[in-house]
Amino acid sequence: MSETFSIGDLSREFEVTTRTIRHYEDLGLLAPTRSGQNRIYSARDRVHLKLILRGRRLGFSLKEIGELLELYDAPNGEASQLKRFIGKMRQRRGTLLEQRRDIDRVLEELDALEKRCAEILESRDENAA
Amino acid sequence: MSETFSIGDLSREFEVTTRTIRHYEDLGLLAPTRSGQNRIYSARDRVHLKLILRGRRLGFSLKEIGELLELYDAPNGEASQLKRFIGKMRQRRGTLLEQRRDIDRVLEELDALEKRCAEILESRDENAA
DNA sequence: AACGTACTTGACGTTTACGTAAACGTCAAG
DNA sequence: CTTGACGTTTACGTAAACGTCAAGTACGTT
Repeated sequence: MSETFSIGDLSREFEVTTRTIRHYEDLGLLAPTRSGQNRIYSARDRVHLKLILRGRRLGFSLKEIGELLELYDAPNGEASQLKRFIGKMRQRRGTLLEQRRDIDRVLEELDALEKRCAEILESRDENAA
Repeated sequence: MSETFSIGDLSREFEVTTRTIRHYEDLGLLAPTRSGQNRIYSARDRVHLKLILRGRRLGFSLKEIGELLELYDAPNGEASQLKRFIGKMRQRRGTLLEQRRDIDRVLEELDALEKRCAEILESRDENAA
């Protein structure tokens, strides 16, 4: 067990530059251990990176992603903190559901557009025939 | 018919600054007519703005949104162009579906996190009782 | 010993997406 | 006739998210 990764490993696996990964560390989103000078990433760090990139694809800012990661690692605090966390998560869920509705709308529009295009192409075929 | 809007109207309706709306015009995403100097937005312009903001919520860059709007307005070009458009739309659909999967994953994780939090709270209640 | 490869830390540059301030035009109400 | 609300252009500022060198370290190989 206890697999570890170099920055180059993660860079290749997730197709991001090492600069990007270090940037995330600068912002406190990653905290690899060190072997001498070199960064050593645990499986947990790797999961964090995966979550960061997923969040990025969803349009979250790195700051927001940081908060999400806090949630992810959190269940340690006091009851009051935990309740606040739960509240935040509910909010997140809300925006995510909105976002999914947005996606569905755009998908519908793309379908409609494609049909319009297809019809135009067909009608031209008729004229050409 | 033929309802029109001022920049302030749209600004209030969609809760963005006028600066933002003008910025979109600078980038060619909106093209209102003028009454003297003043911008006059048609219902179609309003729809465009709505689409722009939706795209933004989904994490698209304004440049990408511009391409999407081209698609939206497009069905005018030649057959070859239309086919290219259809190809682009398929790509879009691909990334959107990916994005939806991302969202579902995050939602699942939020559920799991919330359960973990709830369990912790419960176990503490027991100890407190 | 020299070379290649992977890693390190700065530090300045760039792109995107606006914010913000200045300075001015226009029109209706008081 | 001034005040206020709304609009205009121009232009510099800024935060976020990296890109892009430069210069050095630390290895294993040849």
